[in-house]
Amino acid sequence: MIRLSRLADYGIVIMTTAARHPERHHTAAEIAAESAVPLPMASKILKSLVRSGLLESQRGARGGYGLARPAGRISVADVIVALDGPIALTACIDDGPGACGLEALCPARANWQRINEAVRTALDGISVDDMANTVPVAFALPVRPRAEDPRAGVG
Amino acid sequence: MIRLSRLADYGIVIMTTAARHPERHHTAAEIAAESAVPLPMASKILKSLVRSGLLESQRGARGGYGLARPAGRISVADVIVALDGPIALTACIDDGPGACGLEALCPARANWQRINEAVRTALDGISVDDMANTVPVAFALPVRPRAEDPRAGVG
DNA sequence: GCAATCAGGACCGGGCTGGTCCTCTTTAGG
DNA sequence: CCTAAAGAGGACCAGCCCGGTCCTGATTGC
Repeated sequence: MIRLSRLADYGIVIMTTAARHPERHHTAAEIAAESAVPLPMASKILKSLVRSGLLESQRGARGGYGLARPAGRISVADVIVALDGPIALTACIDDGPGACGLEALCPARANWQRINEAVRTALDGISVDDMANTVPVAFALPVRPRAEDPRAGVG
Repeated sequence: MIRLSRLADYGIVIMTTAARHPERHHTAAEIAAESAVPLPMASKILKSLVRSGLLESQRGARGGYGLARPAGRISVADVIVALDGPIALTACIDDGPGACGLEALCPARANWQRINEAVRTALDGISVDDMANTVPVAFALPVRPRAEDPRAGVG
């Protein structure tokens, strides 16, 4: 189902949680409690997010976590990439040349690049801030179908 | 990495293979050979694709598979849905209400719906025919970033 | 110095995906 | 009719990756 890993899923929830309290210094325990993510898991994720520069941490007593930059400048894609690695639907894209074997004859490959790009763009167009604020109605879909698309509602 | 399942991946390759030979009656063995997908796997996938109406089959001696409708009218999303089930990045979307527990407090949920929609739209805007023909340069990306997006190249 | 936190791994169990195989049905053809 | 060629439909298995836990060490405030 093109499922997002649970890690990334939790990661987004955690980031949105943090985004609602822009003041620094929230301990892992606090964030875990508020986001309803089990503490050890949350802790693990928080550490990853720090390592990839989306969060900043304060060690030692009275330490905690906080956003490294404004929530509006952190995209959903950023979080996913931080926790799950590059956004690539197919192995032949992110594993680089030689991973597939079909490559030479596979006419689909070139197009997969665009599809990946499309998905990436979609996810990059939504910020953590957007997520935190349950944009109600006027939410602008970052994606538009091709106008000349011949298909009716197939799916 | 928002990885597509291998089933769906193979499925697309198989569909594009079939699309290049619109005449009916290609046996599973033929398709497998040409698409470089192991026969048992290909066979399994072909059966699934028939069941979901993307392919038609002829049983018995001299039987085989063929596209159920023109390749231009079968989207990549169709194939993915056929093999992997509904396109839903997060469990809280396709498992329906009650699957998550956070729902009530999770501000992200509403927005996930749109993100899913965005990805779905992107995948629905590309047909198997597009994939088969390695559209070279003028390929119209079915996705556009929001014009008012404040972010620079974060990812 | 002590206690509270974060950092960074090691480690493990279960579920799911990918893959194989077997048997049954259908159909063409001699 | 009988046989062979093909698809239909499942059962079944194994390896791997994900999700999850825990432990030990490094920092820092009090």
